[in-house]
Amino acid sequence: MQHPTDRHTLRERLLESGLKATHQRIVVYEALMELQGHHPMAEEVYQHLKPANPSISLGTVYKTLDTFAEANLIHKVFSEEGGKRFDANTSAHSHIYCCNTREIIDFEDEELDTLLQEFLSRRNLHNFEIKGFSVQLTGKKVEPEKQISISRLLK
Amino acid sequence: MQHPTDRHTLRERLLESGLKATHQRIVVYEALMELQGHHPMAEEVYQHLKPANPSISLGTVYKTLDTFAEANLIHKVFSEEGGKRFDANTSAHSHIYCCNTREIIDFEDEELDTLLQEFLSRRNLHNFEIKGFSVQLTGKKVEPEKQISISRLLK
DNA sequence: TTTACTGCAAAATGTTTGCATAAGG
DNA sequence: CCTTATGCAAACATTTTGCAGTAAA
Repeated sequence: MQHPTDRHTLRERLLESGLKATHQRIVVYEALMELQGHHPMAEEVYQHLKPANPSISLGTVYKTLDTFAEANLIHKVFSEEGGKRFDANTSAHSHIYCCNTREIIDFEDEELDTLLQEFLSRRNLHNFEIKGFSVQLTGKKVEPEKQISISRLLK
Repeated sequence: MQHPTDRHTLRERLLESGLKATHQRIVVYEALMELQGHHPMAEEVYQHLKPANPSISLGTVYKTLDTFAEANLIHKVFSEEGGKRFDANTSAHSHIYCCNTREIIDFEDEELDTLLQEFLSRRNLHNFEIKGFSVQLTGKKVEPEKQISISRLLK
């Protein structure tokens, strides 16, 4: 399921989910896409879209992010830090948490996904219906540069 | 590394970590052990130990939990919910998050640990020194009972 | 025209801080 | 004794709530 990249498609996606396609929702979603890989909290989304949309309120951003996560249009991100973070990338992927810089870095690896898929089908849990999984790696960047690409993380 | 279960051993463990073995630290740690599997936040730890220790302040519980996590005596738990949760169980294990009840349930599985260990040694990351890993499963309990044992989760 | 959504401001929740006092090594 | 930790209260940060007004279907 590819996520919408233009307003028309996004409108349709919202309506499919039974949500009204308001201007606020459009720009919150767009901000999330522009912040891909940042796993932002509500405040960061708000700061990002405020210059172009000064009339939108922070409360609406909070509500919109909850609504989107509820509708599975975005995902909540697991965090050690105690804030609510969100991710427009809803495809199966894992995260590396850098305990120095406190960044959450995407870690996309097909082999890992397959490995876990197979493990979960083998070790079938009853009493529990698994909706998704994600591996949380914790560690430290060896070279603490500010910007680091995912591909450079892989050997 | 077995975690301390008596006050004498715990005292030693604290001193080894360069921490003073205060009464407050002892009882915070004991509360965490008694709350094993609950992945409590500071407030829950405080409520648990307050009846027997009415003079301890919530602020001290916050500071103590941070100090313990810093010293690796306990671990921070990854959460979708946005609070800081802690775990006295520092052995490698994973968690299942129930998006109905919002519980975080321990999932201990040697095969899974081995699988991931092997994957991580194979897929050696440069630029990153991995300190630990944990699989976050997300799902729903099929039978939403209040108490559920880990063994009953396994087929 | 009906229902769902927004903005605002207040309240609730969760966490950190600063500093005088107390306790551990 | 000297250092580190505690208790308290205030500040801060984050998130939720209620409701009157607004906009989407």
